[in-house]
Amino acid sequence: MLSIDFIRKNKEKVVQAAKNKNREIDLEKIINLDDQRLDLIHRIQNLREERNKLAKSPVSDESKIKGKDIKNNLKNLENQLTTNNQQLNELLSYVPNVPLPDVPIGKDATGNKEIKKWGKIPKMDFIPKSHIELGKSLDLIDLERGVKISGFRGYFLKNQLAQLHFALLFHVFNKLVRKGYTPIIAPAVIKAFTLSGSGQFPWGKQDVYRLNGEDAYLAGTAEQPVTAYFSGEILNEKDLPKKFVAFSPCFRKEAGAYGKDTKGLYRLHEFWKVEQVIIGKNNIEEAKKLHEELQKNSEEILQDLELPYRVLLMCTGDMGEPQIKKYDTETWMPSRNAYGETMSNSIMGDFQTRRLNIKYRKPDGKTEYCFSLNNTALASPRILIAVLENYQQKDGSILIPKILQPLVEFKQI
RNA sequence: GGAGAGGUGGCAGAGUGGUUGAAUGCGUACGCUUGGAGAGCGUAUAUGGCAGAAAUGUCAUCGGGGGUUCGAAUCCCCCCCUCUCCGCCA
Repeated sequence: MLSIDFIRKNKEKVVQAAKNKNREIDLEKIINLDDQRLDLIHRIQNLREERNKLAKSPVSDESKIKGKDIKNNLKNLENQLTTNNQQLNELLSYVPNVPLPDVPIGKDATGNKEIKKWGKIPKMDFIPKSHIELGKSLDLIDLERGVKISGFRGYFLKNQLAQLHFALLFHVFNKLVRKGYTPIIAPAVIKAFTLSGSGQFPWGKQDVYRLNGEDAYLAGTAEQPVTAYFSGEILNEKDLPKKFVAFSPCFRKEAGAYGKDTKGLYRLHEFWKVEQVIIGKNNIEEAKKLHEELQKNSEEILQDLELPYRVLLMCTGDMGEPQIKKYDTETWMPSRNAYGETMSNSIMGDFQTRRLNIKYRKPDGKTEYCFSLNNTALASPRILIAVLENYQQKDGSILIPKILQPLVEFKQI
């Protein structure tokens, strides 16, 4: 959410940003509604002032009649204001955040800029198998029974791969704890306000599982519960930034992606993620530094695993509504003969914290909305695609990344 | 799931219709005091909106929503949450 104040002062920027993000907003309607809102507020405030004065003065028949009159007028105006606010907030909730100047403008994924490549793509003197084939031949992945039990995109991880999955998550979780991030296990059953707060709603409603018609939804990422962790609170500046390494299961309907990535472990309804979340000061320079720190952490994780990757600076058309800058990190996946997204690193500015009402107090006593950032540390099973396929050997076996060998207690599958 | 108790400022805790945006205590900040610290004394200390350059003024908020009333933290209705006991249970 952008503040109406910011929108009024930066009309062109806001309109242009929405356009660059392929979104439509009706700015004129928003301004009109806000004008009406201010007018209503003034009239209501004056009436209430009158009422309060009347209530403090001696009671008489005359004052009672006048009081009744004020009450009726107020009720009418207050109803108008409620309606007005609802309409305005609805429209405001659809206004996307404004990207930073260094973000490339582009319509879609083709506008993204590759800014870094790391690692050597393994040369194989045999025809590499996909993780699906490897999973089947080594009895590591059971997609058939997964679908039988869970439905479309269902899966079982088995045997050594199940262990590897845990080892990866554990390694990454501990790595970030060592870097000073606060470890946190987040709830996956969350309320709607956390989803509106993170910016998942109103845009991505179709991608979220709702439980039984209740105010209970399955989180698509720990970003949602963890960013909302401090909602409604005022933090102390000296305690910022708050850095979390969060673990949670993640659930996504993947509606609208029916034809995409239907095979294997790439796009799933249910997976697990270690996520980095930062709540920091309202300062763009500091946020950029933290953004780079998050990026470095994720790259280190891939370097630990010796997996080749590249980093993209996402263009306006391929970034989410709340984001002002985003890097995607893609890991090499031989079966795709391409890099596949494994991490996504974003600055949101105060877009989420305004929706969630997360502030901090500065030394001068004033309060300000925090900034929020997040980046994937590790998402599994997707990362397993890269591990299995890049580490496969001619004889059909799979080596285990050195750093994980002590955890799984074997060196090869 | 059943029964009971309760939700007031950073915390504790008064307050059952108007002088209460809220006593008192603790905490916190600043000042005085001190060789220094503590104690003591004094002052300040919720959030948000609107108007204003500011000082300031004003409005709203005592879990949330609705109602009664000229006037609601206080009365009525609905909802939510917390705690205790019982039941069930990984």
